[in-house]
Amino acid sequence: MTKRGEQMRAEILAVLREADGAMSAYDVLHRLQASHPKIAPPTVYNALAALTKTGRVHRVESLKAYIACQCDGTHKLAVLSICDGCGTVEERTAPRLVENLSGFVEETGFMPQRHVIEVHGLCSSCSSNA
Amino acid sequence: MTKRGEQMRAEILAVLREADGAMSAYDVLHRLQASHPKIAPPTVYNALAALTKTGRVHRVESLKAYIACQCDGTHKLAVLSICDGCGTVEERTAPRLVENLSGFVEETGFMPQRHVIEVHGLCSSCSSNA
DNA sequence: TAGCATTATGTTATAAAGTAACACTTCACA
DNA sequence: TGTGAAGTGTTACTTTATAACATAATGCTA
Repeated sequence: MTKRGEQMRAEILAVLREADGAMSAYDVLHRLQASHPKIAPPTVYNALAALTKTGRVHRVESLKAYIACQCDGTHKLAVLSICDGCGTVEERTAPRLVENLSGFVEETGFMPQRHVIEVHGLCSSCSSNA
Repeated sequence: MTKRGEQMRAEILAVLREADGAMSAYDVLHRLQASHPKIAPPTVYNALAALTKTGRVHRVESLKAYIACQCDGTHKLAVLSICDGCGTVEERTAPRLVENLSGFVEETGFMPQRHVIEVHGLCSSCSSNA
């Protein structure tokens, strides 16, 4: 956790926050290469891993992409709505839903640790424009 | 939908059914190369895409891997429990849960079309052996 | 505060996952 | 049987991700 590392993480977080939708790790990489020409993939992946671990970034599994956390902290209870029209990703917390899901998988003796809940479809503006 | 194509899909489905856990597309590819030395990635990906479309196979997004459908037909309502210990993936249907999830995202005007619900953790035997 | 162990970070090189673009088959129907 | 639409396979390539090692920062001990 050196200054250098934290700075990189902050920059990546800023890039993700400015983005409209989710960005692939390589989108982030190319964006950063404008200011840091010599940056390499593992630097980005390391930073994304650290940011993900602390909940500041989420990986959108079904898009192989990343977004800045929009809910700040309660990231374990997040539901992602992914618009296949415009690519925006909305994050909302749903404690009750996640509880129900945990209860459901626990019925078979399973011990839940991490939830991936992603819904693909069309956001309100894309579905009304269709 | 020629005989050749259907045969390939059947073979891949059989390979996935024999597997203990999920297999990556390349696991499947290497497995098939034993009997079909000249097979290439797109053949596998094409077949997996067709099998996925008809619900006979699911992609496990958070593992970048594939499993044979264990529930047969009602695949749109599936919840996957993924054991990070032994790698097994259990599929169960949860219509109520998916309904609640749909209702939740619809609150913001979102039109859900595809649900990805994956829970990582430890299966009963791995958590008791821990 | 010098020396060293420990851990985090960065780099090179490469592996794994996925797909575009085009060629080839197959089948339906004239 | 010829023709074209649809599906399938192949070559070549892009995108995504990581192993393995080199380097740098931090903190502990004396």
